[in-house]
Amino acid sequence: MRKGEQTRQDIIRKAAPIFNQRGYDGAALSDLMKATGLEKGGIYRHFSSKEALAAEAFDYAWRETLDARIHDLDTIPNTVDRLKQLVANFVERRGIIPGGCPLLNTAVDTDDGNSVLRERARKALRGWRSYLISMIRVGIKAREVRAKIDAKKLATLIISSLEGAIMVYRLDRTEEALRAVQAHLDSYLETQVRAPSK
Amino acid sequence: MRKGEQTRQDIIRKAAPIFNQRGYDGAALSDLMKATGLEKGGIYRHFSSKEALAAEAFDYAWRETLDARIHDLDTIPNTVDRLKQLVANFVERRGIIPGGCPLLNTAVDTDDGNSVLRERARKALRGWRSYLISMIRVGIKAREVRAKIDAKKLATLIISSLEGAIMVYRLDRTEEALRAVQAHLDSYLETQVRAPSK
DNA sequence: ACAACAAGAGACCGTGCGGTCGCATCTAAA
DNA sequence: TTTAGATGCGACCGCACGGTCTCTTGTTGT
Repeated sequence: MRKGEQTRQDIIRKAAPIFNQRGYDGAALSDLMKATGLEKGGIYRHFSSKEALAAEAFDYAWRETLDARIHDLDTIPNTVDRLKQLVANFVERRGIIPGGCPLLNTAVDTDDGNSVLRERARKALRGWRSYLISMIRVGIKAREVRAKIDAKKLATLIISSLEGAIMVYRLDRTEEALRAVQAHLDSYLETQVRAPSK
Repeated sequence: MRKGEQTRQDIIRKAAPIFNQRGYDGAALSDLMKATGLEKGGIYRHFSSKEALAAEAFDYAWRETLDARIHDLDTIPNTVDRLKQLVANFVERRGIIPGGCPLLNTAVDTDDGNSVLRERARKALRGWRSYLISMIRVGIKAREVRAKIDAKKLATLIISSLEGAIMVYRLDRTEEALRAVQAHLDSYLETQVRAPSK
């Protein structure tokens, strides 16, 4: 009973990069077999279908990715500094799971059909957005962030521009877009978001 | 001889949304057959492979998309106003080709393999970026845009944040991200990019 | 040590894929 | 109106896919 659970987690860990790199359709069972070192039957013992495995693999990939992005953030006292560090984490700690951002990939990959996987991606986006929003609201309450800042809009702006930069980065293999967006967000956070010191 | 060429263009036109919605692997020949009303042989008469058709379909889709985004821009005299209109076009005239932005879709879709299609996407990104850069540089020369603005960085910022917003829009089906990014870019263009009137 | 059962192997299945090709039909220049 | 070449049809091919199932092997509690 314990061996099985460990194998199961192993499959998820090994499958996640495959799905993230090749997409759901592009990730063949033969690829997953090679990556895990298991035969077909060994995989299907633990998952009812490819879709079920893909869903768990996405959850795992997103958990790892989000962890990297919010890593050590709670040690930073000021909210604006925390936001800046989050942006920096995003730019520097990308690629925890090979193949780029799982959220971006899965969002595009499941734009038609595949409701199961799509719902996971939706949930991931909502979670990330909520995390940012509440962080910003805490900042507003603490008078570190200007009161007129709309937490929802700022969270959405940060997510959108970072994800867009990842797409460009992935396509032209240059860090330019990531750096440009980071610089812009930093300056915006500093000059328009941070509450003026009294 | 003329009939053939017309059919060929027809296939491209009808195939473009299929590839854009389902991706390269996801677009089965049977889908293309249904969409075009042709049998397999009728399609392969005009294209040497599925990949060759996909490449032409992408070029078509991108041309249409870019056209919509830069539509009527040359009638606007001021560069900053032109940039703002470009952003507005992006937000409002999306969906010329069903399935979202072909550049975003193809970039993610071809992140592994498919070098032919990927090169088309790269070229599209370079072209769009160049278009924006030269537009901004014209603005700098005309003293409509502040001299200290880095044309490359601004172009990259606009592209990244708009494409990221499209991704979010596609995933959660809300215009929130598009509006948030538009509002932010507008305000940034107005306050930080537009040259102060003398 | 052994029994009971969990875990994994791998042959097998039906399906739908991209691609080919010989043939029928349509088009259009003369 | 003829006719040669352009156009389209659709049966056919081999292959790789996701998934199933039976049987062997490994694990673990007693």
